[in-house]
Amino acid sequence: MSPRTEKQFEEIRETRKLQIMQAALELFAREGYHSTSVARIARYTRISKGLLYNYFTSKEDLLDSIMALGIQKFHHILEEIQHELDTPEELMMYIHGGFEIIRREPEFYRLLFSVFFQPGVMETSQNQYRETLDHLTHDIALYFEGKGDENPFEKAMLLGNMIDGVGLHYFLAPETVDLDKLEKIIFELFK
Amino acid sequence: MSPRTEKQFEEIRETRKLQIMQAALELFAREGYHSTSVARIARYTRISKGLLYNYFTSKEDLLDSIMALGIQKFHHILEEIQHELDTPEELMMYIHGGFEIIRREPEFYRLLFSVFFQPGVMETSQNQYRETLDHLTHDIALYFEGKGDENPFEKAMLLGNMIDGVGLHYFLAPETVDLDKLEKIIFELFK
Amino acid sequence: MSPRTEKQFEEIRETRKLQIMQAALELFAREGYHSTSVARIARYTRISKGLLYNYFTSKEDLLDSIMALGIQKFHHILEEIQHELDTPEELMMYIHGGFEIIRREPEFYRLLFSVFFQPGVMETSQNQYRETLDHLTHDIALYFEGKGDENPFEKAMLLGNMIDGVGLHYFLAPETVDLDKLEKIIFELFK
Amino acid sequence: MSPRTEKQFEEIRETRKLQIMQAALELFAREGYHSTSVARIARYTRISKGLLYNYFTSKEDLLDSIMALGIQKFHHILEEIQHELDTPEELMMYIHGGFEIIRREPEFYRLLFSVFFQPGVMETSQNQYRETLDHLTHDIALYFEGKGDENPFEKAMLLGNMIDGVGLHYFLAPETVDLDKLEKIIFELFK
DNA sequence: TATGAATGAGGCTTCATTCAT
DNA sequence: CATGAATGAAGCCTCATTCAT
Repeated sequence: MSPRTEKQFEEIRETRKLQIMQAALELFAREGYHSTSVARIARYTRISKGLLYNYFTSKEDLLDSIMALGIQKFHHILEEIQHELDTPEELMMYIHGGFEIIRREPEFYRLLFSVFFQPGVMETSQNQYRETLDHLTHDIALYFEGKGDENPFEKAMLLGNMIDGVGLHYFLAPETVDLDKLEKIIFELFK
Repeated sequence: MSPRTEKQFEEIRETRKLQIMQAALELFAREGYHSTSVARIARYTRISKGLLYNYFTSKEDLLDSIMALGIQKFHHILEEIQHELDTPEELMMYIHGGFEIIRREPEFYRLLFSVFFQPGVMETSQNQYRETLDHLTHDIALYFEGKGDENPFEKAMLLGNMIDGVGLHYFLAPETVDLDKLEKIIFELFK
Repeated sequence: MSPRTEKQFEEIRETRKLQIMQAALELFAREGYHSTSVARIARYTRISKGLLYNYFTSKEDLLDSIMALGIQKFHHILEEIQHELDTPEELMMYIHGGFEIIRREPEFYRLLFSVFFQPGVMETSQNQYRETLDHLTHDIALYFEGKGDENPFEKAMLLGNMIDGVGLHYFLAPETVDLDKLEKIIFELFK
Repeated sequence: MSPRTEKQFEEIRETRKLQIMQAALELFAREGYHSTSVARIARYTRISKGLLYNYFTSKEDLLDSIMALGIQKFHHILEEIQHELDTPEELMMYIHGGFEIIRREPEFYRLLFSVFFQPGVMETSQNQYRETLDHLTHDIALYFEGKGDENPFEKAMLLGNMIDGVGLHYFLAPETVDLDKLEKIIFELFK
């Protein structure tokens, strides 16, 4: 029973933090940010309110942290498929990436939308997200330009918009949306 | 001096009701439903909090009323373009209808999204809206079927999703979105 | 169509006033004083709130008026049976009087109790009622004194208390109380 | 320094809960349920409004808790005198029990009456209390039956009614009521 | 580190009363 | 005489946050 090293403590902290964020994400997505009380999150995580404030300075800080982490994951998914974007096959990978986010992190995605429509909250995260998207749009625009498309930038935007639109409807009524099929059709539409 | 007639009362009520709804729509869209207090709405309308409850039984009733009115307007716009959907030109009219809603009732549209991501609120209006959309999607699917498309229903859904996606980004950053241009490109994509 | 005389107006006013009081008594008794809004009373009487305030200066004034009228009726019933109180038959009349109040004006009686337990309200009426009761008790005490009872005053009080006790339970659960039978038994107990 | 144990928390909770209930009982009895605001209770207990809701889910829950506790005490008093009810001496004990409640828990008793005349409030507690009373009445009826009384049930009811009647007047004007004396006279009347 | 009692500002709602018409 | 729109104070309740232990 040697005393725990600093590093071990740090790890415990990190784990706790993630636990809380995961619980909060679930609740925020399911019940909405404003309708989820800090007490509820603490209870759901089986810790005390006090302890929660040990990890996050405020409810909004908790939200920010969740969003930041979500955007990180978002980046990871994009990086997995990051390489030249010249051939239709590579475009397909991009589209697939977008759908993967919907598939893998539905709660985060839902929260993202919900938060984007609550102005005043979370402007930092919003900007981060938008920046990421802008880069992506730019890359895709280059692809369309290479193909000789007349409006490459608008095409790229529309592709992004469409994926978001699909995500939006997917979260409102998942049972009516066949992601795999839509993914293919979108590719046919834009390739 | 002489007492007000029933009709006068009716007019006062109607005017006030619309005033309140307009103010609330603006605030809800701008700041979010939960972040907008009844006190704020009353102040913004320059009436007392009490009076608001003379017209709406609760804050949620106010939201419902706004949504119901919005959906009505939505119907009106659709009816304006209601006719056979056989030729590409007619499809263009439909797409134009979708964009018109974004253009003419941006606040309502924004509130619609925001409310759709606030679970627990407003399930009635959500269903009303979804029904309207389902009809529309069905009509458009028939068009694609007529054209011999392999996945007419999915195509129709995607068209709807895309317009919503455009709307979504339009409300997040209007200055970066050229609605007219996008409208045309979408038409080219789907015609 | 001669113009109405002052007296006619007075009568109309009086009728209206009684209408309102009757409605309010009913509602107060059924739902409680605090739980009955002025708006409700007005609606129930089919007049406007404004008009109600034309007849009563406040909600409490309305309550006072009701109580005063009730106490008047109370007096009338007592006067009907007012005469010497020497023989058991005459005592029986007194007891009967008490029960008649319960039978004829149940709502008033119920309101009376309810109001007596809301201190701070209606002290005037309370005092009026208590005075009336004191007189009554005194008269009855004389009867018991004449019979040579050792504690005539206490006996008189107890008789009064018992009738109130019966009334109290009668209003809580009328179906379990057989007023006629109890009346007779009480008489046997005290004669 | 060291965190509080579960037991300490439990004690704090229990103490506070009773404090609040005691304060509320006093105020409810003195001023009436509706006329006593939650703010007033909190101020009187020297705690914040918020804390009160840490212990009771609503104002009505607070009332319910008070009534439940009162009825418990009521039971205790009855249990103290619980034994066969055959001889007049034993009847006397019962009557004494009734008076003890008036003497020991005057506020609860007063609140009980006041609440019984506030329709819509507290129907659960009312039923609990009524059940208790019904049992009691039944026991006493058996006594009168044993004595060969013609109307044993009515006699028992009247005895109960009378005690309530005394209680009622006692709370309206305590200084005019000599409980000890009345207790004896009632016994003479019913033995 | 961990607890949950405690606070207080602010939210939604009701309602007696006034007043222009 | 009659109406009901309008007010504003007050009521109940929630909840993010702090703090003693």
